[in-house]
Amino acid sequence: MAPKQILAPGALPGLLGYRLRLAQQAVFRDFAASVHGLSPGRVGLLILIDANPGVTQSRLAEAARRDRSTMVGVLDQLEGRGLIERRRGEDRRTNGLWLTRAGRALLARALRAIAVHERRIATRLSAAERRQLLALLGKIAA
Amino acid sequence: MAPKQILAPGALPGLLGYRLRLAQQAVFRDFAASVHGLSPGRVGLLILIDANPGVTQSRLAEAARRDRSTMVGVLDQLEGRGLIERRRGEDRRTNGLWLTRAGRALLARALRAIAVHERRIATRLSAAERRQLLALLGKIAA
DNA sequence: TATTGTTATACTCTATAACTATA
DNA sequence: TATAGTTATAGAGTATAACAATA
Repeated sequence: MAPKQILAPGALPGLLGYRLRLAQQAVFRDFAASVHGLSPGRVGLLILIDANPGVTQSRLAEAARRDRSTMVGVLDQLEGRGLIERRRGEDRRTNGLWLTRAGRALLARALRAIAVHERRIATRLSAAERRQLLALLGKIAA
Repeated sequence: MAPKQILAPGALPGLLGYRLRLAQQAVFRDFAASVHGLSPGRVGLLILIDANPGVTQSRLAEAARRDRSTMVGVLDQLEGRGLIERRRGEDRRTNGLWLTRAGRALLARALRAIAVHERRIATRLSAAERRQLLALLGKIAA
């Protein structure tokens, strides 16, 4: 058997965009497994609903930068798992969204798992470096 | 019409993982439009092939962290656009990959567009901050 | 007329399993 | 037996267009 080729890295490593993607992939690689099958996006929705009880589907979609049609299936899933509840709004075109008791419990567990996860990431950073990184990322993303 | 709800941000903003994703999305938002319909992933492949002429599909897949079956369709597209060429290897199970003349030309244009893009991102960072950010990201991702 | 939630549909990117030809 | 490329298939995650109910 011939030895495996060794690849030259090319022009990628110096690019900010590329390195951001690498870091993001590394961070999220084991995320789902650690929070009971909830993807980062799903947990983000639970956090938003928790912080905004009664939020409508459209407003939630806007906050998460998704089309409102995209939210329908996602919310169907979360509702099917008993994590959220839709209640028809005063404006009867709308559904208000709330976490169920089970949803709040799972979110609490997920947040603890995320905290562990963050600590695992930040193992290679000092507290000062972590703050610095957050500040620099804040300058790039709005 | 009732005023739109204002959403509380929830627990997300302090999380490294979340901020990485935000920054990455911001960086790549207008990427595709700026490089003639090539996604970041596609350009990455062209860069790797350019730096490793004759690389096999499986080795490329490994370098890009994709399954080799995933590469087939992607390479079909790039070949269909006349950007790359497959040549049967000495080991006749393998295909070696090369950029075509058109592929090299498009890559050159893409790299110029990316440079502009990087400068646009880095507008809000000093040169020192950019170096710092790359260094910090390097500590997170392998 | 405009908005909300919904459906039908489609596209991108990804993976797994099984096939073939070669080694 | 093992590997490289391929195919069939499926699953996330996303979007656009059109529809009914409601404002």
